[in-house]
Formats: sequence, C-alpha cells, structure tokens
Amino acid sequence: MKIKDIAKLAGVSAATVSYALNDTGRVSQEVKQRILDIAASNNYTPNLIAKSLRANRTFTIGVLVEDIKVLATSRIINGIQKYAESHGYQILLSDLGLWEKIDCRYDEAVLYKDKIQSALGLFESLQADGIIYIGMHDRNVTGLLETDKPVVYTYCYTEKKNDFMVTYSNDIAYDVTKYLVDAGHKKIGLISGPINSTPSHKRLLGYQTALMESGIELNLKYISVGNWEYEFGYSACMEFMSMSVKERPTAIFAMNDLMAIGAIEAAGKLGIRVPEDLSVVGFDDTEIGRYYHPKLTTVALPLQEIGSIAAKIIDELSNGEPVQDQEQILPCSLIKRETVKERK
Amino acid sequence: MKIKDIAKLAGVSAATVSYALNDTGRVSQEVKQRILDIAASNNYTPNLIAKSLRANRTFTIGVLVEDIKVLATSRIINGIQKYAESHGYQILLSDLGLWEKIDCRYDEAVLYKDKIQSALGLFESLQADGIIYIGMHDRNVTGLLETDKPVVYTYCYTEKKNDFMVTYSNDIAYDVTKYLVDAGHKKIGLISGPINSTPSHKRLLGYQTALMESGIELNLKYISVGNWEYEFGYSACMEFMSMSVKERPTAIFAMNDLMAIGAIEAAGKLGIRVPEDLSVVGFDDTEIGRYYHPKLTTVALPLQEIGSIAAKIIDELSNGEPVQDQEQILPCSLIKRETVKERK
DNA sequence: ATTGAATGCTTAAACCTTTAACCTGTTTTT
DNA sequence: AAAAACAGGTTAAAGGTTTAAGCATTCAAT
Repeated sequence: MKIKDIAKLAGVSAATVSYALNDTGRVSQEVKQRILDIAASNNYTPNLIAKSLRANRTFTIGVLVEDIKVLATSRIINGIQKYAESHGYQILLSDLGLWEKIDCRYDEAVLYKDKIQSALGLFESLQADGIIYIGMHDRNVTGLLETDKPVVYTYCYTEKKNDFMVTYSNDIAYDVTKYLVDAGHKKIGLISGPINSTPSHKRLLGYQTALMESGIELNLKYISVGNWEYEFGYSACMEFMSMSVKERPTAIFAMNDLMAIGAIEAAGKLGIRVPEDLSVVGFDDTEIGRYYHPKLTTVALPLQEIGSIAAKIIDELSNGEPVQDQEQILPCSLIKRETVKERK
Repeated sequence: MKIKDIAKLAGVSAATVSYALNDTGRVSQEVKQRILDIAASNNYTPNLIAKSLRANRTFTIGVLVEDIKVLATSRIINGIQKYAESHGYQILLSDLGLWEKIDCRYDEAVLYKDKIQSALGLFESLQADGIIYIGMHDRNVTGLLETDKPVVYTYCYTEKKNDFMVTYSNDIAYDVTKYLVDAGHKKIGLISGPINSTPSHKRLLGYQTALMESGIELNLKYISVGNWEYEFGYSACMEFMSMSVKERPTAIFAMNDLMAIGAIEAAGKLGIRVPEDLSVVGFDDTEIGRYYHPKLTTVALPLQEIGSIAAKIIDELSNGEPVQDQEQILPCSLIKRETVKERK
C-alpha cells in the first residue's frame, strides 16, 4: 500500500494524498476525509525510508553502548526510549560488548577504535540524526568518535569541547561522607576504584573535602585504592579490620556496591556485625544491594534522566534549536537502607 | 560525498561508480582502482537510506523488548548484536518498559497491544527486515504482533503456528531435581512461579517426573506456588521450615534466584544453615546469586545463543533461504556452586 | 572480411515521498 | 466590469542508489 495506490482509489493525485496525510497544503475537507478513510481501512504505513531520503532526516538516534549487559546501560537506554517514544524517534542500537573483552574494567576503550568506527559508519550510512555514546569505563573519552553528526556522551566524561556531555555528579561522595560523619564516625575507610579513574578521583575529592570541613584529619591508611571487583572490597576490608580496635574504621564508603558487599562479607567472616559494629555505604544502587542482607545503603544515579536529556539534546540539535548547556551534570541521591547505624 | 561527486572526480558516470564500489558489473581494473581511491580519500559513506529504498531491504532487525532493564533481555540483545555485527545488520530497538507499569510481573502483555502496535508500525515504516520479540512475561504470547514481516519470538512461548520461536528448555528442572535426589534428598521443596505461568508449569512437570522416576512420592505440601518475588521465597521457606524436623524439606528448588535468596534468608533467620542443613537451587544465574553468600547453585540459560539464533533466522528468511526449525528449544545448564551439599 | 562475443562504459528508469510551481475556476475587492 | 485573491487541486522534480538495456569498441573465430 503506497501513496499512489491511495491516490488511485481516491481519484486524486499522489500529491494531494501526501498533503492530506500530513495535514499540509490545501485539501478540501471532503477529499481529505476520503483519503484518510482509505488509508486507515487499508492500514497504510508510510515508508519512512522514502520520507527520510527526501527530508534528509530519519528521526533516528544512534545509541552506541560499551556494554549492554551493564545494568546502568539499560537504565540509560530506558530513558532514551522514553523521550524517543514521545517525540517520534526510533533507537538504533550498537553494542560494542567491551566488558567481555577487556578483563580489566578500567582499561582504555581506545583499543576498540576500529569497532567504534565501524558502528559509527553504519549510523552515518543510516543517516541517524545524532549519536548518544554510553560510556561505562573510567577514563575520559576523547577522540573516539569521529563524525560530523551531533554526539552526546553520557555517563562518562569527555574533554572534547564541541561535543555534548550529560552525566551524574560525583559530589554525592561529599554528602555520603558528611552523612557518615554526622552519624558519629570519625574513622571512615574509603574503598576506591582505580587511581586513574575519573569518577574515583572526583569522589575521593568529595571525601577529602567533607572530612576537612568536619575537622577530621585525612589519614592515608584509611584509603584503599583498587579495582572495582568484589574480591578487592573483601581484601580491603580485611586489611582495615586488621588494625587495632582503636584504630580501625567504624565506617566504610565503597565506590561501588560490589566492593561494599565484598567488605560486608569480610566483616561477617571476622564476626564484625554490620551495621552495629561497622557501617557500610555502597555506590550505584544495583539489584545486588537491594536484595542483600542487610540491605545496602548506597547511592542512586539519575540514569533514566541522563538518557532522556541526551535524547532531548539530539532532538533540539536536529531541529536547529539552540541547546542551553554543553555539559549537564545531574545530582545523585543517597538511598538510606540498613547498613549504616545512625548513632549519635 | 555522493556517488555523483565521485563520478565527477573520476570522470565516469554514476552507474560505473556504483558498479565499482559494489564489485558488480564490468569495470576495468584501472577505473575501478581510481574510483576506490577517490572514495577512500574522501571517506565516502554510502547512503543506506537510498540503497534501502531501491533494494526494498534495510539490513535492519527490529528488536521489540518487554523491558530492557531485565538482565536476561540484555544478554539476548548481546547475542543478536553478535550475529548482526558479523552479517552487516543493524539493530532497531524499541523498549516497551512493561516491568515498571505492570506491578504484577506475570500480568498479560495484552494490555499493551497499542504500544506494541505503534512500535511495530515504526519498524514497518522503517522497513525492518524482520522482528525479534523478547518476551519476559509468563504467558504464551499470541496474537500480539500483527505484521507481515517475519517474527521470531524469543525467551517466551508462542502458539502462533506461522511464526518462529527460539527459547530455552525447562527440562533442566528434571535434571535439577535428579541432582538433588542423587545428593541424598528425598524431601524436596519446590518454590514455584505462578500457576498460570508457562515456564512454571513446565518446570513443575520436570520436578514431578524426576521424583516419580526416583520412586519418591509427590507430596503437595512440598510445593509452594507463588509469584516471582523475594518476599515469597522468604515466606515459602518459613512455611516449609515450620514443619517438624522429620517432615520438612532438606532441599529447596526455587524457580528463580530471587526467591532462592529469599528462602536462604528465611533459613538464616531460623538458624538453619545453607547448605549444611538445607540445600537450595535457584534459576536464572543472575548477578545476585553470583555474589551472594553462600554463592548460589543455579541454572544458567543460553541467552546469548537464543539471540544469535533468532537473528540468524531473520537473516535466512530475508535472503529467501529455508529455515530448518520453526521452533528451537535450547538446553540450560546447572551451575554448581555453594548452596547444595552433595552428601551421599 | 564478416559475424559473434566479450569488454567497458553510459542512459534512464525505478524505489516512495515531499513540495515548489503552476493551473483553473470561483469569490471578493475596487 | 475588470482585477485581485483564493480555494482546490495537478505536474514534475528532487533525494541517492541500483540495474536492465543500450551503445561503441576490440578481439577472436569463421
């Protein structure tokens, strides 16, 4: 069923059908209704490919993800979809599957430039209106995507000045630390991600600032720098707890849920109770923490919003509208559950 | 950069450029090389929209998912991507976001027919070569997708006879039960999903068969039918454990990891040790089980393979090749970890 | 020397929509 | 009554690519 077919049935020209269907141009009520009826009863679906060819717009957003299996990725995509759906866009997805290839979660995605370029090539060939990159790795992303189309980096950071970026704020690390201090803790262990990781670095800063403002001296033996793995959380906590009872942390802030759970496991092994003897805060608000026992106090990221805003930027850019902020950094929130004892 | 531009630079007609780039038709080596060089140095990207319009093929697979945030979904998409990538396809994604709307996880997706139809309409408009439906809900899917394009249902079951289906086999329930019996258990509690759920039903059958073959009488008080939630696993186990020590199950097979964890929590509350006093097996191999303590013995589904095979079917169908099986049911595997004690 | 085939290229139509420009009556304005 | 405006259409071109058909030219075979 094409426009031509409708035209023939309605006894008008193809142009008139197009005008009627798009509610543009001048078509009499009578003829318009006839055309609409015919289209509906033959369930005509417009050929967007032809439309796109003509309009040089596809109403399609290319989404390039480092790994679809990471939950945060899905949540961001969910946000993109929400916007896309209500604004007539369709999502083109390409999954780089990085996680299964680089064992080292904080490795550089630069290695995958070929793969990225080929995915990008497809997006360009399919005339995507813009590209959203969902970057889960730690380093700043820069010089990865070579394209003339508008690009929005999400989750990760970029240094490129002509691209857009929407991510979460690590300032929450400040609030978490404050929260622990207010709960009466003075010795707060920090289980960090790798040192060369941008978010780790920013969170460390928040931790330091909060301590300083609270008049607590920064003590390097309370900072454990590692990877993002469960096992590291476990061993880091073991090390903390090997200190004398006087010295050892009464609270631990882990930079992700996995390490937080690892830490709690270690404490359990040593007979140290959480939260009675040791408070623990995680980061990411993953399912693991929600169903763990005790339920993990953690930080939730505004992932869905990140996705929606990224999609909105592409939309505005494609419509030639001005976009307010090149960078948007959304606040996180602390989810108080069962692993922090708020003693006074 | 269009074919016409290359043609002008190379001093030939557009047709010749097309022939050269696609390595079809008759073009002299010399001219072909010249064209290829020009295309490369100006990094020409073919306009797939125009190509699609002409060819009436887009090399695009429409993927319609019930909820992208469910981990199983991501894994299947990962499988689709794997195939797509190596065969020149691109993924069009549409997320129905059902999970956040129907609280009841086993509700019928029929309610969302409008949303499904509109997503489908977009796929049709964009001339997707075929459609893969990733269905996470329990009921058989039927009559949901009205389209002329080839449809492959994954994960879920369908009754429609002219569509394709690729999913996992629930026969593993038989093996799990056998495994528990072989480990010395005679009283095996079953924590099931809802009664009207297709997979629940099939797994129950496997459980029954295994018991029968082992000469163990089926006892209804060892079967708890509920929803898929953590809380139900908890209360179901509580009920099992309220029986006398003589009567109560020495092993529990939960139909998902979440309920399995709930059951272990309940046992812990009662001072019953897992696996020493009680063995537990889950289903799904989710992250939660992997990092839980003790590490959960569970069933892994061939999700990535499901995705790849589904994509392959679309590919073959689009190429006019015959597809061997209308239905493909792939085997699951038992992941033995720490929650089953293999006593003799 | 004439035919036949092979080579290397060009022309033009087709895929389906949109849209500027044009045409023909009818109504309004001066 | 003539000119202008308008309503309700139509025609044709354009968007980038593919591909059947056609046209010379060369070369081998009769």
